[in-house]
Amino acid sequence: MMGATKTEHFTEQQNQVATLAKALGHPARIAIIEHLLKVNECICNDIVNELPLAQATVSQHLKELKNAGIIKGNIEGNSICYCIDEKTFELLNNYLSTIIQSVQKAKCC
Amino acid sequence: MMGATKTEHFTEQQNQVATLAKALGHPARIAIIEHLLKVNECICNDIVNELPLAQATVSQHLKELKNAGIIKGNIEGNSICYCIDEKTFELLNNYLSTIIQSVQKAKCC
DNA sequence: AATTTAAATCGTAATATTGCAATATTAAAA
DNA sequence: TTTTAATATTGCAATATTACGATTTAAATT
Repeated sequence: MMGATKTEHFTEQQNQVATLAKALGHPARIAIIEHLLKVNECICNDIVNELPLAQATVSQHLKELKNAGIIKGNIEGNSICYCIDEKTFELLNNYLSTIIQSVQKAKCC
Repeated sequence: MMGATKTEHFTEQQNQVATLAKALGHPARIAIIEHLLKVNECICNDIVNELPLAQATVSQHLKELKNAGIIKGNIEGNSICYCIDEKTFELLNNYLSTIIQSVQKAKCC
């Protein structure tokens, strides 16, 4: 195992934050989040029509966001209703806010 | 060009946010940020001693954080002093805060 | 029952990331 | 000036990600 991330050497929190950040680390996934915000109640095939990506690709991106806990999906008939999971988002935001506060007090070289 | 991210289809802001998130999307880089916070004034070989990674690997992670604008490095003799760039961090935090506010108002399916 | 619609999964090619040993670079120290 | 110290770069192997066509799954519609 050479090119794999050595997650076992880092704390659970470090891995958690990294996982969340990584899930947001693609413009398509940011665009998905922004679309979900815009339409409020979440549609799914909409995202495929909105983005310049194939259905399979969008589905894959949704899966990653879901795995990270950033969005949730509810089955509604033959379609799936996706929406943002506030709790997870807040977690990341709180973490970053804490860092910001520490940084602002710090002197830099 | 098949497996490459189609950045040209997304807005500048979407790409910017994604780039920042991506840079934070590895536990080693989160650990580096946390160490920089702890020691305030930044040392560099310290990070190599702190993390369970080879010098070359740490150097690479530092480069990525620097490229994303998350940290800056100042030459000081034969060593380089790294520290967090507050401005960039704030950018990401502000973006996420805006999203949080929208989400909290939203009803979910 | 056959068709349509929505979404996931599979297979695969292209590309990117991770990690490290070895080497290079550069400045301080001896 | 040789040695040491700090860091970057190169080259490479292992692994992960991105993207998409084709296929599958499952529910709704005809």
